Amino acid sequence: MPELPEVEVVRAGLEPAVTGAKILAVSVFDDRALTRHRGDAGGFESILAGRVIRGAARRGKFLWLPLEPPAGKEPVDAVVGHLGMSGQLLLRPPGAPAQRHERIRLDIAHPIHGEIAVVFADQRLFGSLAVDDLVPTADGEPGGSGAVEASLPVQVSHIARDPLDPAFSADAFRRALARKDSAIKRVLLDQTVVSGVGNIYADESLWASRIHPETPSKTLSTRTVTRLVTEVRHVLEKALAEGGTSFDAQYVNVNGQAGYFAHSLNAYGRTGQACPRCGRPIVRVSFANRSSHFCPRCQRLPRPLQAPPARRPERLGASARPPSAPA
DNA sequence: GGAATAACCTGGATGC
DNA sequence: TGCATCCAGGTTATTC
Repeated sequence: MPELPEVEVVRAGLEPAVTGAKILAVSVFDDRALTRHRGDAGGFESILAGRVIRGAARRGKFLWLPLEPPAGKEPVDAVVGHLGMSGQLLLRPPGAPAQRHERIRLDIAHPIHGEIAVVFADQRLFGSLAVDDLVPTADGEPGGSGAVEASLPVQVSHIARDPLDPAFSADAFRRALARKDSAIKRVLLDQTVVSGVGNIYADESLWASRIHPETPSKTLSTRTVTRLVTEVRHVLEKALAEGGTSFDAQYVNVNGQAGYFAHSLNAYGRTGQACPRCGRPIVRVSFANRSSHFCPRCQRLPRPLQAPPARRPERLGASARPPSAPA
């Protein structure tokens, strides 16, 4: 499922194909893919037709395509996309037959690459596209990866910077953790604290940092938080280098190819398998409406908190599988 | 105001 | 074989 590395792979794939391209036509096949758009499908289509795309930017799991303003000034709006759990943005030849679960198609003309179809397909409809206004960033830095201007869409403005963003502040992250009276896993998934980390990379980062997912974030020492930041970055960079995590066809790059990071997972989806570090079986517990995978030996709760075993004992078998078992 | 929880959604896997 | 149920999880609205 698309987290930061997967979205960055998509952004990097889109950037050369859409920058400078003119939108010739927009087709909305399912307006449920416009849940974040203020307005209807007809409005979405009419706003975009004839506009020129200025680039491709990303913050956390959101990506956006700033649009050239009619008067040639600073961009004031953008096409914003979120892939949700199963969304895909694909580059297809013009006139290509409809993709399965295709919801929206942008037909564009690039000055070098010619005509291309940008297809938004989404099986579960958690993702969406929208046209949104751009607002200045709070710190005056570029809005995110790939962004040139110090602006970002309104609906992305409440999202914190991600750990791979050059303007990410480890100190601000440390202060936020110290304020939160909540489990570190829950805080890592809070996009207003740090963006881009989802369930897979939260589990992997906590495993690498030897931190129990239910450790209260405000009890973590400065040294431990520094280690966590390092491991989060390392996990995200490694996943990015391997093209992201694909368990099945639910995440692919713009050319429809899967990533390989599923082969490098140490904790997520490895219930019952030996911890690569100590050999103890990885356990899975239900936590914060999600599944949490960790090593009970390497990742222990601080002493005062150690007590009852995992809330919901793991049922090996049906529920032990990840969405689709990694190969 | 902060934290926790439920709902949204689809399709594959599982159980009966 | 067919139907019902569970499960995956990012975001947001609602509740506590």
